[in-house]
Amino acid sequence: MTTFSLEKTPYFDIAATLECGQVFRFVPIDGGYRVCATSHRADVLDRGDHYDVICDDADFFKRYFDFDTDYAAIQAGLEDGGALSEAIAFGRGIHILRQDPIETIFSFIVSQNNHIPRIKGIIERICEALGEDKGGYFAFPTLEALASAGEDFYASIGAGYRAAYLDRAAKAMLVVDLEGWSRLDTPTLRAQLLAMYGVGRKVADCILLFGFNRFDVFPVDTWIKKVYADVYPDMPADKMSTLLVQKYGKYAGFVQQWLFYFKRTKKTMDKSNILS
DNA sequence: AGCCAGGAAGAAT
DNA sequence: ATTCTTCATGGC
Repeated sequence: MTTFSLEKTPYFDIAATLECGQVFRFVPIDGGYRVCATSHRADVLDRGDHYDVICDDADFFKRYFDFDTDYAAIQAGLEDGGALSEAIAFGRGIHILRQDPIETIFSFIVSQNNHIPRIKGIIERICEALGEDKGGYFAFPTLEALASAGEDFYASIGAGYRAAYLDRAAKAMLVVDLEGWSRLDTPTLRAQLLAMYGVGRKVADCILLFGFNRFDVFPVDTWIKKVYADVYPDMPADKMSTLLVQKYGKYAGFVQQWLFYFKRTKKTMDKSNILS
């Protein structure tokens, strides 16, 4: 076990970073959050002026939390004085995590047409059944374990109709050269992802954004459709995505994340905040 | 109780 | 090339 600290500024907030929908293997703990990623685990504790990260691999988590991106500069360049500025202000502390590609592929296949609480449960059960017991938590399973589990296993842990998608994706990824994939340009890499059974445009774009850190993407899901319902009425999701990438270019992925987090979180706040 | 969820595949048009 | 239907499951 080692401990390192993360700077606490308006441009990094652990709650916003974890709760914004990009990642599923985390739980709130007293004074912070417990996060699992691949075979590693970290406790991120709020110390007032900074965060302490207590973990098994400091180098892994220093990279994971992405302190190499200048979020302040990106946000400043995107301010529109309107709805986007409001969403940026709300999610100012979000960092786009540098997640493992395989874990991201599986997580977002699970995510399709599914609620976030249930997505978390399905991923957790996959780790418990197939992942290495690290003593207190389970690692995300190896590709070999995922590929030999079988479709019936994924159905048995409640994946529903996505069971076949997960089984076939695992077997397909066994023969993929991930290093080679990471060197492809975004449209070519998207085409590779779309060739997988169960991966459509939206899931592919989430994998590109969260697993390969490509920001020239704009995943369009049900919440983003609601955001743009009045601006682009009845527009198909794929077309909307392409349009928004053209609009926001290499920062499209950040914009998408701020808008998604704002729209999805504000709704729950409105429901619970009865007094106002 | 029913609606809906970070959609995608396959069929119909 | 576009729209329609179907697909399991459970949180709320």
